[in-house]
Amino acid sequence: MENNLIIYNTLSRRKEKFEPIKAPFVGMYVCGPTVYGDAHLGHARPAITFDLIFRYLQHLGYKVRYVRNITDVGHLEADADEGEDKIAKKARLEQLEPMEVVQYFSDRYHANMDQLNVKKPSIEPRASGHIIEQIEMVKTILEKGYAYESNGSIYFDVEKYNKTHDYGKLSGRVLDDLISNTRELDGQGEKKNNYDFALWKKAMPEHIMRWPSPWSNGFPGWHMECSAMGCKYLGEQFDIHGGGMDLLFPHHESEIAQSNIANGGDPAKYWIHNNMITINGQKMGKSLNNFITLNQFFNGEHEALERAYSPMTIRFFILQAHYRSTLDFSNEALVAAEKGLTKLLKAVETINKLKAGETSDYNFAKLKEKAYAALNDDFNSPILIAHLFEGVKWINSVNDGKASLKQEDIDLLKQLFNDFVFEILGLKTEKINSANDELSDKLMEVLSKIRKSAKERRDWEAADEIRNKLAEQGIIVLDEKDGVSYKFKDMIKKIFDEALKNKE
RNA sequence: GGUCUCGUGGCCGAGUGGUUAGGCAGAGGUCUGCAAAACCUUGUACAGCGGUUCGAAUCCGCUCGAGACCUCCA
Repeated sequence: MENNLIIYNTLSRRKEKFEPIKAPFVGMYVCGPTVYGDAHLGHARPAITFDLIFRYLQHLGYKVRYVRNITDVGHLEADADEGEDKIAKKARLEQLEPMEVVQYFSDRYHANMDQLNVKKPSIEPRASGHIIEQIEMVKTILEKGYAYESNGSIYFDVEKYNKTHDYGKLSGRVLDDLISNTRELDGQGEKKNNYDFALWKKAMPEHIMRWPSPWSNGFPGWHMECSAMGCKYLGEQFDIHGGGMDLLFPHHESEIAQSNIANGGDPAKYWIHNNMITINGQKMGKSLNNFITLNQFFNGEHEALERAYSPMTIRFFILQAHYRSTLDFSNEALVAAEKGLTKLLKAVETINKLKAGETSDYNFAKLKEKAYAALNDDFNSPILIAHLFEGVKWINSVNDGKASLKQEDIDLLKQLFNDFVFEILGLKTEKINSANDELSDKLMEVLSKIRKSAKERRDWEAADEIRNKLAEQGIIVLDEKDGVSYKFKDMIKKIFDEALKNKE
């Protein structure tokens, strides 16, 4: 399959031509969320980044199998006590079965993804459903002599691995540097070297989530799940492995090590990492406790938020920055994104109203080329959006009668915007007028008519009274060039509240 | 402390040896009974100091500042 797609590969630290292992098939694995809390803005970044990649690869004609896991086991608590599993901890605190916690937050995560118009991955495996595969992989690594048992736990022998392989090739680390820099963790005493990582952990008595294994009752280590599930669904080597930059080390580095021993090679050809979202210049994250959940964005209920922002505003905000740059959150930036998005979507609607002329003042074939070139250069969505705004300018000019386009160019334009705005960027028009509210539409129609005739009589008092009284009810009337429209104040919050109510 | 990244106009954010990024805000205008909205026009920025070059915001060095990873993290 022909393409000019260039991808920045973290592994080589340079942009490389994208050549799938087995075109037209593409396998892509992305590290998904650990479901012990609501998704926050940071979670939206990889979801949207890889959604864009998923959509674009499909648009190019690839048959993509996109695997994004749900982590519901195996992540240890760093601080304090005994290295308790995050989900188990949450379950204990809330007096719930761990799987209840997992189910609850998975559902909420999926609801958020739908709101953000993130396509479902092809497969969404859970770590807890793949304990057997993980145990098998640990066995293989043991058999090959690159892991050792210690007090019921199995650790990966990093030092031995590093003699024949390069532990640090992805993250750019040197093993010698790691020796002096690894912090003391639970179970450190069981390891040969403190940079060795666990493949299987024996469960302490207080652990509720545990499975039998040849070595102990316990649970798989931090990095096993992605290796095991990636291999199961995408094969020993697949095309793209993605995730947040914060997963580079030790998570992805260790995945590479495990796979090299178990399968004799790197798991993925291209490694793609999205950067972080910052708040006041600092990473937004659970550990820093400075995160804002997606639900909070949608209902505006967070002290850092001046008001609510719609899911598409969040999506557009994220797409306006390149995925490898940090992106700083602020109310001002979100308002800017919201307005820009409105302008773009409004222009898309305007295309349908354009009247064809005899000649064309603009060559949209060129714009199309530029749009593809932008995405082909490591999925540069901000550049793509800038080009689209060039198109917006022309759409408006033609609509104002200041420029002319032939019908074929209008058709091309329509196709172009449909492909890039909706299909690839995954944006959609959010209903501003209340969904399912036929009655208010009818009432508004009546009021609009009365107001219109008042205006025709030049009875400004009556016309203004209608407008003002409606404004008191939170309904904003707008006299537009070709008619009247109305919208609700706090519409985003209203839609969100309604959606929640319907779910319950 | 180690490894690495970044520093762009009021804000967000691309780009990168010589050509307009784009969006938002601001200013001016068009439209309009008024208001709002919408649309059009408008900005000449690249932390500081040196160096390389015909030419650097873009390459190199230093200084200052910010951040990430080294521990679960998107």
